This record gives sequence, C-alpha cells and structure tokens, in this order.
Amino acid sequence: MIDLRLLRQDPDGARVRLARRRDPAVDAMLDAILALDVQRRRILSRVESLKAERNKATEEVARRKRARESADDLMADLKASGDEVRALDAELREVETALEGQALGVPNLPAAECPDGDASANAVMRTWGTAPRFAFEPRPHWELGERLGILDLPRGAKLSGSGFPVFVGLGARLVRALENFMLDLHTREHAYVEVAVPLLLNRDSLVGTGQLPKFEEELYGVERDGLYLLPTAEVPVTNLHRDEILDGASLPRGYVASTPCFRREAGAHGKDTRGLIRVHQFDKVELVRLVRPEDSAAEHERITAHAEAVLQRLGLPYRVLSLAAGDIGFASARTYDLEVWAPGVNGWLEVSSASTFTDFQARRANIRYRPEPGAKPEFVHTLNASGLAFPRTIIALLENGQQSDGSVQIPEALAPYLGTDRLVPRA
RNA sequence: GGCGUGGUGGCCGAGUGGUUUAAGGCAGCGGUCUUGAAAACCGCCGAACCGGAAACGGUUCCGUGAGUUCGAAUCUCACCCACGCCGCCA
Repeated sequence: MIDLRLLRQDPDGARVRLARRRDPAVDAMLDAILALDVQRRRILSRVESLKAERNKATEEVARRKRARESADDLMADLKASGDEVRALDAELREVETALEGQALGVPNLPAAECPDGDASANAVMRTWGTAPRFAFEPRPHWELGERLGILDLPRGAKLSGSGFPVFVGLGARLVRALENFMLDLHTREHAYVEVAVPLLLNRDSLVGTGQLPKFEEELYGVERDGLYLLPTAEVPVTNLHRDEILDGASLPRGYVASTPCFRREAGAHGKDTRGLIRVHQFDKVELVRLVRPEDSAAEHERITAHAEAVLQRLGLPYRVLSLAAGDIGFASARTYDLEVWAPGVNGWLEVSSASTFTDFQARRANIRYRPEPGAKPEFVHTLNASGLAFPRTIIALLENGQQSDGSVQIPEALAPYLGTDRLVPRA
C-alpha cells in the first residue's frame, strides 16, 4: 500500500513516479485519496476534541458518584454529546472505508532503476548458456510429451477443462523430481527454510500481498467458505508473518515452498497458450525473503541468483530481463524476469519473476521488525522469485533435450531424482 | 454439525460498570556493583492515528462487528478463532 504520509507530503512526487506505470486510472485515485484524507482529518479532530471533553466530564461524574453527590445535570449534557460523537464516528468510518478502498487500488512506486516505457522497453541484462543446434526441425513439447507418453492433455481437459494437464508415468515422476531437486538446492545451498502451507486462503492474505481487491477475476474462489485457491505460494508464505513484529536479528529470512498454483487466466486464451505454456493449474517452487529495507536491493540480486542457479544446474539457456516501469506487476517496485529458451516453440518463456516489493506488501500485511532491541518497529521489505515454475521448465527440458531419435536427454543434475537420464518414445 | 470452555500487551497472566493511567511476572533497554560477565538491586519499557518545528498534547486499541449506558476489558447479540467431549469422516 502506498504510504499516505509520503503521499500527503509530496503528492506531485508520487504522481510523477507512478506515471511511469502508464496506468491512466492512478491520477484519479490519488485525487480521491488526497480529498478523503483531508476530510478524514477534519472529522477526526472534531470527534477527538469532543471525546476529550466527554472523557473529562465522565471522570467528573465518577468523582461525584463516589462522593455521593448528584451528577444528573452533567449526565444530561453528556447524553446529547454522546449522540454527536456517535454520528461523527459513523461519518469517519465511512470516509476511512472509502479511503482504504482507494489506497488498496494504488500500485507500488516503480524503482528508479526500471527502464522507462512499456513491455517493449524491457531490457535484456544478460544471457546464459547457448541454444542447442538441431540437425532436424525441433518439435514442440506437446508433441514430444505425447510421443513419450508422459503428458495427457485430453484427459486433463476431460477431468477439469483445458489448462489442467495430466502427467503420466515418468512425466509424473519428472514433476516429483523437479520438486525435490529444487527444494534440495534452495534449502541445502541457499539456506532457505522449507514450509508446507495451506492452499486455500482467506481474503486478508490475498489483500496482504496485493492480489485483492484488484485482481479478483484472476482467482479461483470457494465462495461458500470465503476462501481462495492460491495463485502463487508468495501469498501464504509472505503472509506467514502478517501482523507480526519480527526481531531485527532474525533478518533476512528466506522461505521456500513447493505448491500447486491456480490461475483463471481470464481473457488469456488463444495466444501463447498451447500445450503447457499457459495453464490453470501448475506446480511451482517459490522463494520468499523478508529483509531489512537497506538490504533490499542487494537481496533482490541474491534471490535472482538463487533462481538462476536452478537453470544453470539444469543447463538450460536463459536470459534475464529487467522489466520496464510500465510492465512490472501491481505490487512490485522492480522485477527481473528469467526467460528460458524453448526451441520447439521458438521463443523465450518466463520461468521466474524475481521482484522486490519494498514496503508495499509489508504495509498491507503489517509485517514489521525492530531494527534494534527497544527501537520502534519498521516495515520489512519483501521479495520473491519463482525457483522455478514447473510447466515451462518441463517445456525447456523436453525441447532442449530432444534427440533425433525422438528421445530426450535429461540433465545430469536431475537424472538421479528422475531415476533415468533419458526419456524414450513409446513403441 | 451439536454441546461446553475460553480469546487481555513481544510472551505468560490478573482483572465482572467509574482512581485501569490494564496489576504481577518473563523478555528487552539503561544504571549500580564487577577486570569482564552472571546474579542481585534500582529505573525505564505496547501499538496506531491526529495536531505541533519541537517539547508536548489529544484520541483509539483487551478476538471482530453491532448494541445497552453519562461511562464498557467488564453487560447483551451476532460472527470468527482455539481447546475439550459427542457425532460424522480420510
């Protein structure tokens, strides 16, 4: 959430910074917030001075009662002012509800380092590995998956609809292998604490990380119980410490979780959605870090390196993009996308998005820390990165590893987890 | 799902309508003592918001929301959560 005090102090500065997002709705929201903020403080000062008077008079009533004197005159006055206080309190609540509603819709301030412009201005920071050269036309993963007998999209569609893939045999084992491989890497070598978390989450959790109230249509909900299926483990893991004050000495904290993710992908059908490219349910290993504000830029580089390590171990060629201010997500201040090379579909696919949220999520989720024992609590900075999302990793493994005989070579680092170093087509 | 018990500060825990300005303890911070540390003793020690340059002043917060009252941690109602027993169930 935007810092209201900062906005009040320097509204034009906030406007200029937010303008880089190229969201035409933002200016009107800021106008509404500033007006509501003035209104709020006007009502607040009135109701607070009324309450101060009332508290004094109430004490006097108590004093007289103890002295067995009459307080009837005072009590009659207080009855009238009580009604006024109630009316003002109601008015205040209304203004505050409106104010919060607006404030929750304002995106995070982009970091100065973000390139200017929309998605076309995303900057390639570096490229790792080399794309394999084929003496034949490389096949897309949906063909490979079918021929290898590890992917069954039609049956997934039968069970749930398109975008719900079924993995069979070594395909299912590949999912399990990726999970164990990534979790082992991050816990053993990058010192993350593994957590297994709920997949159904309440509203507060989704507001905390910024999915709600704005992106309700992207979420699957269980309306009867007021719960939502997680779109990413970022939500439960970051919210682990919602409404807490952490010991400064315990920072930075790193958590890793492997979970399914559910996304409605409303309106995304038709383009770039074939096979496993864009699905409604997928598994992902997610990294989350809670850090001191002064460390967040360095921590952003670190968490990105942790995600990159997965691709490097798998020997998959990838590139790192710095997203432009007009392309970063709602809650993000700065994002690096990791895109893996997929020769079968002849394109770069996003397998990880590493973001720093500054204090935006911490403010919404009320996650604070004490810099020193006895010091005032401050908001932490939160970061996350996929490490990695499975379907596109599987796409890259199949399409980069494919051989002329239709088999697929599995990277050395993954083979022990899969129990074989080669996937072979069905007879 | 039914019945019962409970929810108080970073943690534990007292408090059944008005000096609660939430007792007491633990943890934390500062000090005395000590070569240093521990122990002991003394003092300080919640959060948010509003006004103010600051000093400071004010308001709110005892699971959440509504209500009764001049006044609510305390009384009433609804909801949420935890625990126990019963029922159902992997």
